[in-house]
Parts: sequence; structure tokens; C-alpha cells
Amino acid sequence: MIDLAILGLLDEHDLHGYELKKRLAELVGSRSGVSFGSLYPALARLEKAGAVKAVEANTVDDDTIPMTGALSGELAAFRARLGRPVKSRRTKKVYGITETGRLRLRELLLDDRTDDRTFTVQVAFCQTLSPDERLTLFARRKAELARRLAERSRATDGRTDTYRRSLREHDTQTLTHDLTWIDELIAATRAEAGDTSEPLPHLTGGTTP
Amino acid sequence: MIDLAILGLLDEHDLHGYELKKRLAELVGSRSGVSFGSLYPALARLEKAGAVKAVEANTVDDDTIPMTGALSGELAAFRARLGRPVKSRRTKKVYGITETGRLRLRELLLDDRTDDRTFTVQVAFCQTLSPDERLTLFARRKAELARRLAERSRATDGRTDTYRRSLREHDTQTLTHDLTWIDELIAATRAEAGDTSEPLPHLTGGTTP
DNA sequence: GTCATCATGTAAGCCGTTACATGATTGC
DNA sequence: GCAATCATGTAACGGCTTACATGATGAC
Repeated sequence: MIDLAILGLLDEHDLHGYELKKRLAELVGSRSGVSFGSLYPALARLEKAGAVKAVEANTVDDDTIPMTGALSGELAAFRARLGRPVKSRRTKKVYGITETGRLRLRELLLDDRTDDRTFTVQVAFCQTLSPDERLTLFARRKAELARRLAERSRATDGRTDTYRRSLREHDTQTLTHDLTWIDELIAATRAEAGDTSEPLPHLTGGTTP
Repeated sequence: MIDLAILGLLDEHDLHGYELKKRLAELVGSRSGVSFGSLYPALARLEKAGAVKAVEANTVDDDTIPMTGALSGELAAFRARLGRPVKSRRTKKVYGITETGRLRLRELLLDDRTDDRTFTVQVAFCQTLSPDERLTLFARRKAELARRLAERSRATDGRTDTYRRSLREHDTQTLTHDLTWIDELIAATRAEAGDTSEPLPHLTGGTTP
């Protein structure tokens, strides 16, 4: 999951570890937040696998948005080699995604080992997939949620006090809510696939009467 | 979390590992299901800590419901010692909770290291707590959810495509739904605490008009 | 000059999963 | 007798968290 998130973010722009962590937290919420202890090893692993590489950046102007595409990588490295760091604070190690990394990212986006957290991240970065691929992803998720909902029906209710009943009902509602959401995603994607002119009609629009 | 679940279930009646696993899966859903590889070691650990102990059960009649309360533990062990196993199939190892285990269970129920999964299990077994203790538990959870909701407001929306916006909105809705649920639990518990005659009024009743 | 924050990393340890090994019981 | 299920465990492995160690930068 962490690989997917890292590659997805780096596919948008080069980032260093610290910044990566902040965006990750923002993406999945601070719960289940990745810690440095898992992030840096993950980056090292990905670098060894050739999926990302350190671009020796850091001259000036990398305050908030860490330079977009063109200015990064090679040029910065060249400047640095020139011996004119121009007020460098070169403790940062900025990473960029490689072609290998993009392939890996695609693999991870299409990976069918479903996992609640992973699915969330897949949705966050699925824009790069084709509409059909997205539909496959959503359909799989829908099937999984439907399976859970069905499973919960044929459960033997032993020892159901008030709290446990409430808990079960809440779970069912959550599952139903998630299913509704998936249906919205599917509908929106279908609409997009069929009608390429209009991007995505009323995705967040509530009940269609 | 697994300790909490095991102790909670064993507090209701003696069970063997295999059965325990089924009930666990039922309790938390098959997602995040505990596997044998974690269950048996956990039982061994708890036994070593004196929180549970193996009761040498298994004579006849332990087909589905593994004997309720009174008939369990000591009596079954006594029968077994008599040398009349009556068609025993003694491969099962039935566990029962000890006094130490009950104390530990209480500790775990009141534990404030919040964790989504753990909270669910705490609710499932919170009936043994006092109303006030339950309220504390719920209030803590509510604060945590409120914190997450607030945090999500002041998030810098960088690169929000349709899917990411939908994702965020869905997350917000889920959080709100969870908060509503907690409020229901709190209201119900308060009602119970104030008015001991009526158990828990309209917990699952939808919108109160 | 010192404190907070930014920034990167390592090491120990926990916990859980997968896969493997084993054996009893029941139904056919 | 054989297969399916029940039942209990062990071992290898992986991944994540916590805590620790280090150092640069910028504000006051």
C-alpha cells in the first residue's frame, strides 16, 4: 500500500520524504498514518528496485511546491555540480519516479488483492487508468462489499445485547453506504466513458429522484 | 485487540480455539479476520499470563453450543477425571477465563489507546462496564472522531480531481455517520443510567421527528 | 545561542500473516 | 478406505511502530 501511495504521489511531482509523509497523511487521514520508520525504508526499497531515483535538487525556490517537472532533476544536479549551491540547504533528498516506477504504479493500481486501505489509495490515483480499467476496479470492490453484506445476513446471532445489535446495524449501514458510493463511482465513470465531451456529471449529487 | 476479543468471548462461556475463531470472525466481520497463526499463540500467551486456563472438558453434548456457564469447567473436568469420558473426542482444548483474566478484560475495555478495530470490540463487550465507564469510552471516541473531522477541514487541497474529491466527501460522510452513531450510544447509555427501570429506549430507532 | 521545526535515517521489537505439519472425527 | 471438516499447533517472513541518533535551518 505504501508503495502505491508513494509512486502515485511521485507521479504527480518530485518530492522529498518529509513532504511525502505530510501528503500521505492528508490523503488517507492521519489515522493509519505512515511513519518515518516505514516511509524511508520504503523509499530506499523502491530506489533499489529502480522505481524511484533521487534527483539531486535543492538550490533556491523549493519552499512549498517542490518545483514542477521541467526545472527539477538534471538541471538542478548540473547547477549543484557547478559548485554554486546558491544558498543550498542540501539536506533534502528529492525523489522522482522512473519509467519502471510508472509501470509498477500501474500494476499496483490494477492489483486485485483488495484491502480496504489500498482501495482508497487506488481510487485516489485511478485517474491515470482507462475508464474500463477503473470500472473493473470498482466492480471488484462492489462484489467484495456485496459479499460482506450477504455474509452478515446468515450470521448466527448468539448473545446479542443492545450494544452488539447496534454495532451490527451500524456495520450494515456503513457497508450499504460504501456500496452506494461505489455505485456512484461506477455511474460517473460509465457516463464519462460513453460521453467523452462532458467530464463527470453530478458525481457528488445525492439521490437521483 | 485479539486479547480483548478472546477474553470477552471467554467471559461469556468456555470455548476452544476453533470455535473462538469462528465467533471472532462473526464479531468483527471476516475482514481483518484473525487467523489461527495469531489466535493459538495468543491463547498460549494468555494462558501463560494466567488470564485463561484450559479446562479439560469434552464428554458428550458439546456439539454446537459448548455448554452454558454452570455445566462447564469444573464439573466437566470432574467427570473426565472419573475415567468415564463417554465417547470423548479429547482433541479439543477448551479454555475458560480466570479471575486474572477478568481483571485484564476490564483493563482492556477501559484502555484509552484508541484504535478503530479495538473500539468496535470494546463496544461489543462493554455491557459489563458501568454506565459511567461506558460514557467515558464513548466520549473519548467521539472526541477522536471530531478531531479527525476538524483536521480534514483545514487540509490543503492540492491536485483534486473528481475521484479524489469524491473520496474526500465519502470519508467526511462516513465520519459524520460514525459520529451520529456514537451520539446514539451516548444518548441510550445516559437514558439507561438515569432511568434504570427501562433498559435502553429506541437505540436503533432512526431519525426522531 | 538556543529552541522549534525540518529532515533523514537506524534498530529493536511486536504482531500478524502465510504456509506447513499433524492428527482426530464424521459421512459416504 | 477416503475425503471433508474439525482442530491444534509451528516456522518463516514481512511490515509497521516506537524510540533513538543525528544534523541543518530559521526565528527570536
